[in-house]
Amino acid sequence: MTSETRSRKRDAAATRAAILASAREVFARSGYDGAGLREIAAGAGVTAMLVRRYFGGKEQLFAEAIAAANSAPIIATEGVLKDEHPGAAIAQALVQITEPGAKPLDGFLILLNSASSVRAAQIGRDVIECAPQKTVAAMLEGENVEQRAALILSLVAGFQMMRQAIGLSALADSDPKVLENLLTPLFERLVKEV
Amino acid sequence: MTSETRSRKRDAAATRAAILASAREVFARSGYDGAGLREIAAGAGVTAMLVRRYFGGKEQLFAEAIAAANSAPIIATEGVLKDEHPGAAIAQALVQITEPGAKPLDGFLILLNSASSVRAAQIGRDVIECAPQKTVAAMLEGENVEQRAALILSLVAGFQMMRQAIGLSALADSDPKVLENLLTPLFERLVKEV
DNA sequence: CGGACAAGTCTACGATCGTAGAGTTATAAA
DNA sequence: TTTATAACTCTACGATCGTAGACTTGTCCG
Repeated sequence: MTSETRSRKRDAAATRAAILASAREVFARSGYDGAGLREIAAGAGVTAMLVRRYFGGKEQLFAEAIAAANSAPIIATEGVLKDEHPGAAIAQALVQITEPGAKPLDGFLILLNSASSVRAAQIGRDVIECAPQKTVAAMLEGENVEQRAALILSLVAGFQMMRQAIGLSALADSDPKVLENLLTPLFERLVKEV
Repeated sequence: MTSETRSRKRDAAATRAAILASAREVFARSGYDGAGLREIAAGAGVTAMLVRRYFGGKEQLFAEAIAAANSAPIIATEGVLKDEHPGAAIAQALVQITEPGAKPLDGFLILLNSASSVRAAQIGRDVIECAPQKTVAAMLEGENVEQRAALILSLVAGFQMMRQAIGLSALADSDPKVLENLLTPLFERLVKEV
């Protein structure tokens, strides 16, 4: 349903990519257990059996989908931490990314909605531990960089969850500037630290 | 499986309570979609059909379970905000409650694991909006109390998610004191504000 | 002691899930 | 144009889901 589900000549690579894109969408919307292979396949304009043929099974498809979704990280960390005022930069980026109308990031939604599946949660842990946390931690200085990186991610994830997934009105309907001003000193503190 | 699934005489009230307790457990572990009526019933030592008989259906059972689980709030807010150093008190309570060995709070887990279900998420929003946020907001002073209350909950929820649900090692394996010291100024800022 | 009514179970339905292998069709080289 | 092969679909299995009404059994009052 993403772009061109219609009229795709028998092109294995393109079909595979279309299935993966559809999987990202459906996994993000319904989580690992809630997503059906038939629904994913329909989104790519094929049948469920082709999915199995290309990816081997649901687990492998999920692993590839979550890896792909995570290539666009939970929060765009490039540069934002090197900013002159990193706290403000993170706050602004976070508020902007999660604005009520915007589409939530697949990577986060897949993790959130798949939390109930033991297998999916395990994959999720590996993904978070490897990619975003290491990235953030590498850019910090001082003591307890790993803990501070994890807390930055906690705040980012918690804010996303409350604002987008739950739709908490105090966050969804508020002036972005107010939220930015409240978040900035928190991130500032975590980035710079004593 | 909680306590006494064996040898309970034909007592409607006790059976109903046992089913509700089992439902809390299973919903917390597997989420709305992942939980099966048969599994819930087995945990209470009855059959699935009795669940339907007492609660009418899965949705009603879920609504009652989430309401019951939320009577023990996501974070114990009583008193903690009136502490002399509320930021430190919240941080300490949060770190203590989420210590790796401890059992996560049902209320939070049910919400987290049921996020993929549209219907369940709607119930979750109402629960969060009504109970914890209003409680926290009522105890704050100054400007933007609702936004600040929502951000406190965001940080609490994000920390719980990363530490317990995901099991992020930087949070799960770290010295509690370090985490407390990092969290304290964040909560302090949100509680007191400018 | 014995019936009445609540408490609880049995069997089964239709739907949907992931998976499976055999079958069909379009494409590209000869 | 013929043909080989990759691309793709069809039909179906076994399991599990929520739901449903008929059935059985334990408990308490008279």
